[in-house]
Amino acid sequence: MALRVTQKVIAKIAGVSVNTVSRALNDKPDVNRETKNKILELAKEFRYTPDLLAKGLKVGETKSIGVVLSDISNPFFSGVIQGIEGAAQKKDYSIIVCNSNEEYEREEKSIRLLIQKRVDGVLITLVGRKTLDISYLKDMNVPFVLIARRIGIPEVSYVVADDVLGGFLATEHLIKRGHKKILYITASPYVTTTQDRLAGYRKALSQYEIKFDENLVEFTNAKIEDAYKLMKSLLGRDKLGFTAVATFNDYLALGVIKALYEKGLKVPDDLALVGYDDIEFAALTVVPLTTICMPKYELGKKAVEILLEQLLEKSDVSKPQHIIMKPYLVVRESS
Amino acid sequence: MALRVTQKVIAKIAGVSVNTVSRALNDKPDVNRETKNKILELAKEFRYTPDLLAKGLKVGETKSIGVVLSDISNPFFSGVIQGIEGAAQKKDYSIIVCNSNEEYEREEKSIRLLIQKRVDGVLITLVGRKTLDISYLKDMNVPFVLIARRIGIPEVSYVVADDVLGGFLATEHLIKRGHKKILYITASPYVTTTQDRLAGYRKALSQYEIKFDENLVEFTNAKIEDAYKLMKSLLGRDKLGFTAVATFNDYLALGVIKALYEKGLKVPDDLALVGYDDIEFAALTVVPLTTICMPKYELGKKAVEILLEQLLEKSDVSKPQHIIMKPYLVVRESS
DNA sequence: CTGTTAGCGCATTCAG
DNA sequence: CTGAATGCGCTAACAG
Repeated sequence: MALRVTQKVIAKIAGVSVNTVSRALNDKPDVNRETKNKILELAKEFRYTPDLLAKGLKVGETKSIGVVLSDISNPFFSGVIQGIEGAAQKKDYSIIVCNSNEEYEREEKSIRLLIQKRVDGVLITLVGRKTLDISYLKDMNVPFVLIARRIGIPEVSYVVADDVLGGFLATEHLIKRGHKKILYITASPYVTTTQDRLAGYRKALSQYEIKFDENLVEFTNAKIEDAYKLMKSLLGRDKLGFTAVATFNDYLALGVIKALYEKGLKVPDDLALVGYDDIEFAALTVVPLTTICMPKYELGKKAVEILLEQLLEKSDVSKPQHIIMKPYLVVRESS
Repeated sequence: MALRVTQKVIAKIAGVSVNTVSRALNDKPDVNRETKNKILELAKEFRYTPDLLAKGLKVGETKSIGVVLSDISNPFFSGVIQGIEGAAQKKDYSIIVCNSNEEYEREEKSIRLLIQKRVDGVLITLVGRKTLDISYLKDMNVPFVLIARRIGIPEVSYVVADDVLGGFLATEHLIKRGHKKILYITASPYVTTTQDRLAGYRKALSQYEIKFDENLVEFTNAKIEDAYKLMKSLLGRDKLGFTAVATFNDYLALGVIKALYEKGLKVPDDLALVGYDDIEFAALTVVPLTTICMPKYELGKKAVEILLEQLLEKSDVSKPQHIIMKPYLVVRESS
């Protein structure tokens, strides 16, 4: 057990009541200059530090926000976390981080735990599939905002990027480079990011009057290894005849590169490639990656700001905020 | 405010006292089968969920552990976090993550805040320079364990990797490749990781009877850009004549590569290179990186295990644990 | 200006 | 087997 100095201790030494100590410490009015100074001094001497647990119980706020991320190890989310942590710390909030690992069960469990810990609000990148946990958050009246991935429920705040635009930009770039048969490797179909980026892909095709071919769309997990295996098997039976590849994220693009180089194929000469996210390493891979830059840090930062806004407005009828940030194309050497 | 169902509510409906509810819910003895079932049912129906804040205040434990990391954005620490989160979640602990950003002030502030939030224990990768905050943790009797970086204070538990060995392996590898003039680019001299790796470098030199030349050691920040700039200026005035470079981490190695490629120099032909950490991307850079593999995930996991051990042992005289993990060489193409 | 009282939600004595 | 009383540390309403 920690050795904590409480207000009671200070009160006893100062010969005043606990209440007075509390008031002095919290800079409330109606407390004598001298007694206040005395208390402040004692507090410093004994290194008094408030028990935020007790305070939280009393006041009804913990100054903590819960963060449920779908994949901690992905550098995209590292960027998001960084944005969240920075913005939160600036406002004296701390963050409780949970990793759902793209599993709904863990997401739900995390949310329940966070509510039990009485976080003031929650930030989530949804796994998708089910949204029972979101309803639970609403029922419990815990403010929350979605990050990166939207959802079909009204009155829910979110901070996302325009993924249709991103998918469009990536595809259009390849089209302008002269490609017509473009393989699109995407991930879990349960989240809006994949859906929207795919929609952007189709939009670009249609705008440039290229017929959509569903055989050119491949689903896989969002890990390097998965794209690597997929690409390897695809290269085995290359009757599809694609000349370019667009991927759901940079991870997948890296897997593609790996598979290609093993076969002795070069990017962009043998196959043009564009990734998504613009993680820090995209510029430093075997062949620097052309990709779509996502405002990772800003996404996290903005989400915190909106959440805190909702917390401060006492009005329960705060209308939901929908922030949509713009991604942009970063041309490097892979296409 | 959240709409929470408390024991009081359940008690009223069930027509029993709060106490009985508490006992039933916590599976304590001395409570009638029927009343217990009734209470359990009501709890489920009204989705009762315990208030961990109140419980924590009463019981004296929050089931939360604080984590203070020196650089969230670095993939090395992402790996560590992942290990921490996984191990913690498994034991029903949650983690409050703080980023000190290699600044002592933020580290200290974070620790103070964590103590106020009454975390059960703390995990830290020290920034170095000062250790007042560590003393504070000891004074407050809050269990903690250091990760990755040691410290010169006795009775402190830590989980680190053998950095002398790692530095040695990296250097020896280059020596065996025929290099005698090896540039060593390192980082903040305030932490044991840099000190030890440098010691390993010197140890390898001396073992292979190569004279240590302090002009071949360069200090910089541990970011890609810093190594890039440093290398660029070094290449401008290359009277040092080194034929190989070892770096403090993979980030720095990437910066080196970037500078070299801009000058039209090739790795490993013009300059051999070995990094450190084996971050996920080390295998996928312009030239796949030879590096030292650090057990990132295991470091975090083990640290949690030790911390939890200390928490469970009620004995205040738990002796400090010193875990030293073995890094190993991963040979790829950069040397 | 200050002390008393009360209560946040829970678990733990101690009586009955 | 169960209820009443107590207190974790803190703040807020109300008296004085």
